[in-house]
Amino acid sequence: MDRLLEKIRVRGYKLTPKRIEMIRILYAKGGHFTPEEVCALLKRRFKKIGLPSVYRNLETLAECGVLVRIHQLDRQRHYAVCSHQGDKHHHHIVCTGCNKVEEMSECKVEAPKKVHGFRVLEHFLQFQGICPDCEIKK
Amino acid sequence: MDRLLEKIRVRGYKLTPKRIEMIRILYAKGGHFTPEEVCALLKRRFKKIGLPSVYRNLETLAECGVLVRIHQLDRQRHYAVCSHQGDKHHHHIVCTGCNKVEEMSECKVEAPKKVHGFRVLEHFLQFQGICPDCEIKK
DNA sequence: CTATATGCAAAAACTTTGCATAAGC
DNA sequence: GCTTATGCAAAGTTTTTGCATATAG
Repeated sequence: MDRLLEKIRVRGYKLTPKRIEMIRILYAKGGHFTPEEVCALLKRRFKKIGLPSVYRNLETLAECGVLVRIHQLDRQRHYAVCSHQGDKHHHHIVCTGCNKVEEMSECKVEAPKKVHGFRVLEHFLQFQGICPDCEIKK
Repeated sequence: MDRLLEKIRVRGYKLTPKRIEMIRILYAKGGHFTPEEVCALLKRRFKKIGLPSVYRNLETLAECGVLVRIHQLDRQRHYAVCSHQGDKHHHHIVCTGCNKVEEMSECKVEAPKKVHGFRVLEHFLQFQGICPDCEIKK
């Protein structure tokens, strides 16, 4: 958690109570959330909190590498905490039952240098699955 | 191309001129396009064509497996033709220069059965790169 | 002929912007 | 004290819905 806060400070962004709480909540819940959901969760602790701040902060924190955007098929944004050590390139697995997000230790994609003549620069990979807790509940 | 149209017929959807033209255009252009862009392209050939139809058809065609959604960082939807033989699981590479999309022959992700205790069900992978044409232009 | 598709208008959903005030460093 | 962050109101974008009419099979 402190490591995450450090990432923000390093970039010259301020450690405001709301930013800290956002991280704390997402970290504690362990899942991915839409701006709307994050805002609702924050309203429990702060009387005054608006969607614009939430949007801005989610974006800022993602830029700092504290959050990641999770791709879902709906039309909303989803963010989860990304607490991976040392900023190593890695991917995430998302539980289709409870939306829990776990970080995978390392990237095992054999990214070819060339595909169909394309020079490959990056890739995005995301896994979906059922987490142990949801497995039991079924 | 005929194979693509067959996929639509099989599911009981109608082969309307606009659907056919949408596929033809995306196929000919070879890239990914937003609903707005598709609509603009269709307007050249059809006087009356509205965004709602385009949205509906893009979704229908994606459901038929004729189009795929391409993930981009902006907030719009992007679709490309997916003409892969036999519906085999595969991934795409997108040119960051011209948005060209190519299908990769087969999926080489070693999808583990279990990750962090999660039972892995699916994965989504997308590559970004520079296509041969854009490589030359630079 | 019947079920699906379409155009258009309108609404809904989601996201961003502007600006005055507040607060972290 | 200076710069970044926030609240609120308002606007901007993107996407969906409803319904009457048109059209593919």
